[in-house]
Amino acid sequence: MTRARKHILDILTSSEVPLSAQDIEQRKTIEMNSVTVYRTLHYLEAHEYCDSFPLTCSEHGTERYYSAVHHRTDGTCDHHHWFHCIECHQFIDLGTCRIDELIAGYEKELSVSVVGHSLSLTGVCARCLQTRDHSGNREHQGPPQAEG
Amino acid sequence: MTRARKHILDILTSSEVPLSAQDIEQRKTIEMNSVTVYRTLHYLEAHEYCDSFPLTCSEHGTERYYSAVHHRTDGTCDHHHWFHCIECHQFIDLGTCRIDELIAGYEKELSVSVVGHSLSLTGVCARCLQTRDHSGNREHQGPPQAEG
DNA sequence: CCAGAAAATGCAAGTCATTTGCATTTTCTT
DNA sequence: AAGAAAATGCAAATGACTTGCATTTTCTGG
Ligand SMILES: [Mn+2]
Ligand SMILES: [Mn+2]
Ligand SMILES: [Zn+2]
Ligand SMILES: [Zn+2]
Repeated sequence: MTRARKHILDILTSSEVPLSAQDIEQRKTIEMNSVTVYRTLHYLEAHEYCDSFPLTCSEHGTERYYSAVHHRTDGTCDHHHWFHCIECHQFIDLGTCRIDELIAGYEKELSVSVVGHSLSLTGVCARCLQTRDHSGNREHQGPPQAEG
Repeated sequence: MTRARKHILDILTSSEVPLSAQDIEQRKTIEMNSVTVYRTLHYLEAHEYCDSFPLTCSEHGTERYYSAVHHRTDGTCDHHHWFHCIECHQFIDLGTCRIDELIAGYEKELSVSVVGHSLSLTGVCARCLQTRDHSGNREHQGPPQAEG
């Protein structure tokens, strides 16, 4: 693990939401070429330190988002899926993957071996829904404030 | 519906697998600029004639794939999800979406409104698994032949 | 600690799916 | 058929991501 790799893994680990290569460039606090960011993300993903999924949204286009992976004591990976709000562009954690059984079913039905999967939801978050109800559609909000 | 739009919708409707913009360019039989292909796909998706999802694979990189949507009598859309073989790069139909309930659960739990979702599986198809077993990894195969 | 090998990084340039601006053509409305 | 609106073609741009290659950092064994 080089300095750059440790640093990016730290950023991913301490983030509560998936980050794009660009998000990481903004958050990094050591000098690093953007090419290195991409290469580092490939490295981290290949070595199961993180996983990723592609997401398209109106504001950011199609980008790949990365999040650190938690290894359980039995060695398996605890990967999460995400909801993305199409109004405020925040991610909401959907928790640990709940489609393992569904996938096992497909494997059996179709005699295939599933190696990876990508699932993401898009829609309107609770906060944006509320804003909609109250005052007729305001503009984008800032990030939600942590509760006092 | 213009000629171009009808034509592309025909291509999508008669295809058994999702197609990328490039796939469509290859299959089209009338003159049409590739920009028009993209614009037409946007149109068709916005009007619910088709839906799409982004997929990354080693051979084709990240591309968006489109498939015609089947409208049920009650007006709802019967959308499918897909498995993509990382060896022969074929799609396999996973049938009608089976995660509606899961999504409804998330909506309730998180008080969000889910507007769209993307799910795709990757792995090795039955045919490629078999090829692996028999002879130690052959190279890519052609498309599967229709059974006799 | 040190030399050499291997791996990682920076920089510049390239790739490639997709988008955009604008002039022209086609389609729609009256 | 005339004018307006929408669709299309062409050329150029965009933007995420990749690649080649020279340089620097890290690793490994002595
Ligand atoms: Mn999952
Ligand atoms: Mn679905
Ligand atoms: Zn929101
Ligand atoms: Zn296969």
